[in-house]
Amino acid sequence: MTEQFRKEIVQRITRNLLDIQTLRLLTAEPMWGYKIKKQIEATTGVKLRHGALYPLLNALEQKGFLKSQKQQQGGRTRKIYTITEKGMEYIDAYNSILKEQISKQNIK
Amino acid sequence: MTEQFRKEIVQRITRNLLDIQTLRLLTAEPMWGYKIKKQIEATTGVKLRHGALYPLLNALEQKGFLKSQKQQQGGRTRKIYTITEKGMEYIDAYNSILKEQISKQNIK
DNA sequence: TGAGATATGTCTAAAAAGAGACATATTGTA
DNA sequence: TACAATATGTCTCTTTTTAGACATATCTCA
Repeated sequence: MTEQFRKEIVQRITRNLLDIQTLRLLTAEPMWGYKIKKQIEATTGVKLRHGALYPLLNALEQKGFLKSQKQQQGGRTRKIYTITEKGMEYIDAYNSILKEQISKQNIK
Repeated sequence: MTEQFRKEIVQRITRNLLDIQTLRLLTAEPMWGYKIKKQIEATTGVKLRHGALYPLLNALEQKGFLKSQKQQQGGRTRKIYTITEKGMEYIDAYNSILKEQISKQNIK
């Protein structure tokens, strides 16, 4: 019965936390959009539209959470994203507030 | 600096998890809409529009996560909501999938 | 050479979510 | 008695999000 909800819930969590997940991934190492997409798809099992991801990356950069630099590899261009100090503060804030909110309710 | 993000993040979490929070509240005891509203506002500190909550309660009932019964108290009518077995399965599924997704990334 | 994967980007139409008003009635308190 | 709080409900306009196409180019492997 729980399995009935599974797909729906995983999709929901992935959507709600896409920016957070992206920032988290980038705390491990700088990465380009396509790799971020593949990584998230691999860990969550949810297909991610690149038409959603690229605009998100732009938005995160505009907010100052990410910075990017273009990398040439032969004729292939990659836009490498690095998380900023502000970006790290955001995920830290998100994590602690989430924990705080959850502990106010009593969840096992 | 973290404080800068606080309001935005709390609001975001409250919105994303409004249905889950509502279901959780109702695992403690049956409750009517207005009380749910006040409880959530008290624990989160975020104002909740009743124009958002009442339609949500209807939707949760239609999905079979809640059932309701009207209670008369003098001239005052309250619609008491009780969580169903299916509703409990949903929050259990949500909780375990969230934990699972979080542990796939490595978060302290 | 052709197909599939890698790589990035935009745009539009449709769907969903949001704010906030309109609407009404009771209860408690100053 | 008047005001604030309790209580429930709908509706519309606006904003945001989403799906999915349009667009282009390279790289790898059969």
